[in-house]
Amino acid sequence: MKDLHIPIEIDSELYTKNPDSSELGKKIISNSIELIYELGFEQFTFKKLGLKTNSPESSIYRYFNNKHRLLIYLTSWYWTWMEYKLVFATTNIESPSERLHITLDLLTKPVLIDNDFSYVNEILLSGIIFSESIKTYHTKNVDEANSKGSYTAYKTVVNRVAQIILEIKPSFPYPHMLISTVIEGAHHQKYFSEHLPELTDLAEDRNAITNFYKELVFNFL
Amino acid sequence: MKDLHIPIEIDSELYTKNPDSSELGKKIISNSIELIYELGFEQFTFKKLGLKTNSPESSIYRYFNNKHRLLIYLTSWYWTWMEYKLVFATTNIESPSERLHITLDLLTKPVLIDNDFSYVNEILLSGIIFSESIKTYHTKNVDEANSKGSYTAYKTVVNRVAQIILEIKPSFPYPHMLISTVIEGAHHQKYFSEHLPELTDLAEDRNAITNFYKELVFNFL
DNA sequence: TCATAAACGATAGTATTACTACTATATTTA
DNA sequence: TAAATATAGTAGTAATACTATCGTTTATGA
Repeated sequence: MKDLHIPIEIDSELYTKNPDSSELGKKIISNSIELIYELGFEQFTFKKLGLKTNSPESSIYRYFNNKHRLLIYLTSWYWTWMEYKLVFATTNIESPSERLHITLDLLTKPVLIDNDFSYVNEILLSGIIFSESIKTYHTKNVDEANSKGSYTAYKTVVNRVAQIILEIKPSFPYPHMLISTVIEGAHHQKYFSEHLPELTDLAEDRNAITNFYKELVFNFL
Repeated sequence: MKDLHIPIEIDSELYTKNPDSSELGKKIISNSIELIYELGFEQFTFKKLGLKTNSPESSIYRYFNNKHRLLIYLTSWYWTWMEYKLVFATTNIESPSERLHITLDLLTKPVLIDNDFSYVNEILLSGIIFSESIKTYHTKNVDEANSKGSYTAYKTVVNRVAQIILEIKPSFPYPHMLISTVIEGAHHQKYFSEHLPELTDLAEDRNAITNFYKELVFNFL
């Protein structure tokens, strides 16, 4: 995986102009990741992004109609990339339960290593996903965004993991609920640990969140 | 509970002027609940609220500095009220496991009956909590809001339920994580069921979410 | 009952945000 | 070398999120 260059392709419905097709487009992506990470999504504006990239605001609008679309693009990129990681990390492993362990590690821990195979900083992007990705679907126009495929990459990942769960326990009635609960829960708990620790039980243990969700899942199966 | 009039008191840090102290204040609360329910929090503005209440925007600013503060007020009201409900519903019940069952019912199901003891429509408010309450803490100024006690009522509820869990299994290391996962998870799954059903496993069963989280919890304990 | 404060209405104004439109120029590429 | 394509640059608009000021009514308590 480390030395593999994987081209991440994003559905053309999710941008106005493909940012991967030009220099400015790539600068928009890499700078937006830094800026959203730094400011949070609310404070992030195309004007500020324009200043950072030394390009006028209007040029950015040629790639994305608005900042919400850009966030959807980034999350789609992340989940597409995450699916590759999951496939590579679990391929050739016989035991479904071991595959589930590996998967839960990948899904519940923020990324710490940037594989550096593109203009995307995966560490910062992972941070954005953990703290901002709910904002992609918690919006008035979820349904329209959904019909355009905005959440397809995420659903694909959830579905893939649900299949592993069904391998372990074919009669299990809630595979999708369980895995979406774990993913969203891990994001929440990470956020809580930093801002509202009373809602968690985290000692110094770096892996507490992962351990918690692994126990939760395997106890349920 | 039905005929009991409980005065819900909200910490004075959470408003500029107490909406419970005047007619306009009460109108602001009841109208804002209707309007946020109807429009979603993003589309909701003080200008629109002013039109609905037949009061100028500036009068609303006397009660709340901005719409985010108003949302925090509403969620605090909800969790304070929910705590009363939990206490009344579980008092005098010997078995901690039965108390936990009752509690999980209350926490994972949207409110369907408005007890009508105040100017607050609890059905609509519950809807707002399920779909908008994450926005109270997913913001750049969480830490400042937290220091002002914006999330105290929520934490109190989580803590109360955590105590029930510890009665059942005193050695359980994750009581707060488990209960905050359940509350946020139930909100999410409700939202998913309406907008992104591929992330859930809901048949026609009205109680699927509640059943799922009850099984999840009791399997873990 | 009279002074005073509290509550609210009404109007105006500002900075920022989220765009849209249009023109000019530089660079590919066919 | 003409025509696309890509980007820069400028301007302008409507809505949002406030802030400020002033006048009138209503309540209250000394």
